[in-house]
Amino acid sequence: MKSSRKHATRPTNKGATQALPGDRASDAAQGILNVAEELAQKRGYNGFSYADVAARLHVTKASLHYHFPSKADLGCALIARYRAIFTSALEAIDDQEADPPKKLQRYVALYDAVMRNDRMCLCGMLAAEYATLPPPMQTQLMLFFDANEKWLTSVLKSGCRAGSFAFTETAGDRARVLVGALEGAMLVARSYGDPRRFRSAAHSLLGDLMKFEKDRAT
Amino acid sequence: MKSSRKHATRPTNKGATQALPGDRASDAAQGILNVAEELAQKRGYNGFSYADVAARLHVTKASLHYHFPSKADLGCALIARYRAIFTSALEAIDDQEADPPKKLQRYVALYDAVMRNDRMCLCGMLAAEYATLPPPMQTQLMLFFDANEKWLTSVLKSGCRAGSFAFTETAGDRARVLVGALEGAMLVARSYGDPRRFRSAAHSLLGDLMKFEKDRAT
DNA sequence: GCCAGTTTACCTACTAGTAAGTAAAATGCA
DNA sequence: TGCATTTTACTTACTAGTAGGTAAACTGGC
Repeated sequence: MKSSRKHATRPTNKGATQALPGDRASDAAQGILNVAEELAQKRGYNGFSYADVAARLHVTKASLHYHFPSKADLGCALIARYRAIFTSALEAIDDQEADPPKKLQRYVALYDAVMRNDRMCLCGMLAAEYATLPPPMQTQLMLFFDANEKWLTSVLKSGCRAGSFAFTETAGDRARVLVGALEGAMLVARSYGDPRRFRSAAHSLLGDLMKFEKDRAT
Repeated sequence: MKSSRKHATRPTNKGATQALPGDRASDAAQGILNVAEELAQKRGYNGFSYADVAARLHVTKASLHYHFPSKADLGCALIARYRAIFTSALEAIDDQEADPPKKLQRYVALYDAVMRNDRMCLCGMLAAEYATLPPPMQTQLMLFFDANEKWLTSVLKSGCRAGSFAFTETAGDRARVLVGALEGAMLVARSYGDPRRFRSAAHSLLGDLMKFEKDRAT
C-alpha cells in the first residue's frame, strides 16, 4: 500500500470546469475507462492492473498514466462515470414510466443487463474491496448507494400512496433492503455463473412489496 | 531482502511461546488460518499477502509455505474450515431450537456476529473475487452456499408447514433470496461502517416471511 | 514550432514461490 | 537404554515476475 505522491498535475485544459475526469474526457480516456470498467466489474479493482488495460488497448502503461496519473484517479473516474450513467438511467425511467411497480421492474432490468454481460455491479464489487480502496474512492462509492436509495425511497413512497406496495418499515429502510438484496443476489449468482439465480431472486424481492400478494398464495 | 536490522537472534529461539495469546499451542497452521481469515474477511483474498500474514505472526513467509505450499492451498483450507465451523453452528441451532422463526433469528445472529467483528462473511467476500480465484477455491465456495441454502430450505419448509411462514415461490428459491440478501446487506453495510444497516435489513427480510405480518401493518 | 498524446526505458516495492540449511523432537532398533 | 536416523518446523537467502509509477525522448497534426 503506497500513498499518492505529488501527482504532477499537468495543467491540461480538458474538463476545465471539473477536476474530475470522466465527464468531458477524450476518446482515449473513455476507451481506457471502458476497458477498466469491464475488468473492474469482472475481477475487481485489485484484480486488474494498468498492464492489463494497456495490453487490451494495445498501448503502453505510460500512456494510461498520462490520462489517469494514478490508479486511484482511474478508480474515481470509473465510479463517477458509472454513477452518472446510472443516474441518467433512473431519470429516464422517471420520464417514461409513472407506475411505481413498473418503475421497479425497470430498475431491476438495469441490474439484469449487467448480469447478462457477465459482470457484477461495479459498486457492489468495490464495496467488497472497500477496506483496500483509496479514500477518495470510498467516498465516491457511498454516493452511488445514496443515489440508489434516494431514488428507490421515492418510488416506494409513491407506490405506497397509490396502494400498490405494502411494507412495515420506512420507505428508506425498505430501499436499503432492496439495494443490498439485489447486490447480494448478483454476487452469489455470479459464483454459480447463473443469471437466472439473480432474476429469480429479484422477482421474489419485488413480489414481497406487493400488497395482498401473500394472502392469495396461502 | 532488506537489511535485517533486528537480526532475529541466533538459534535456541525454538518453541518460544510467541503464538497468539489464548491460542491452542502446537498448531501453527490454525494460527496462520486465524490471521489469514481475518485478513481475507476484511481485505479479500487478493487484498492480503503471505508477507502480511507472516508479519502479524512474527514468522517468515517460508514458514507459511511449509504449512500451506501455495496461496491456493491456504485459500482452500480457509473456506473448508469456515464451512465446517458454520455447519456445526447450524447443527447446534437444530439441536437447541425447534421453532423455525427462532432458528432463522439465530441464523441471522451468526451473520451479525461477523459484522460486529468488523468483518465481511468470508464467502461473500470471495464471491466478489470469484473470477480471480484458483478453481479449487471456486468449487469450495459453492459448497458453502449450497450448505446454507440446504439448511435454510429445510427450516423454511418446516416453518411453512407449521403455519409460521408464507411465501409464494419454492422454499429453495426463498432460501436463495435470503442468502443473497443477507450477504448483500453485509456488503453495503460495511461500506458505511454501520452494522445497524445490516441488522435493520435482516429484520425486514425475516419479517417478509411472517404470515399475516403485512395485513396487520396496513 | 507548439503541444497533446505517445513511446522507450527505466525504477522501486512487492508478489508468490523455492533452495538449502538447521535445531530439536520423534522414531527405529541393537 | 543408547544411538542413529528421520521428521517437523522452521530459517536465511534467493528467484522470476508483476505492481504502480516516472523522466525524457519522440511523433504527428494544426
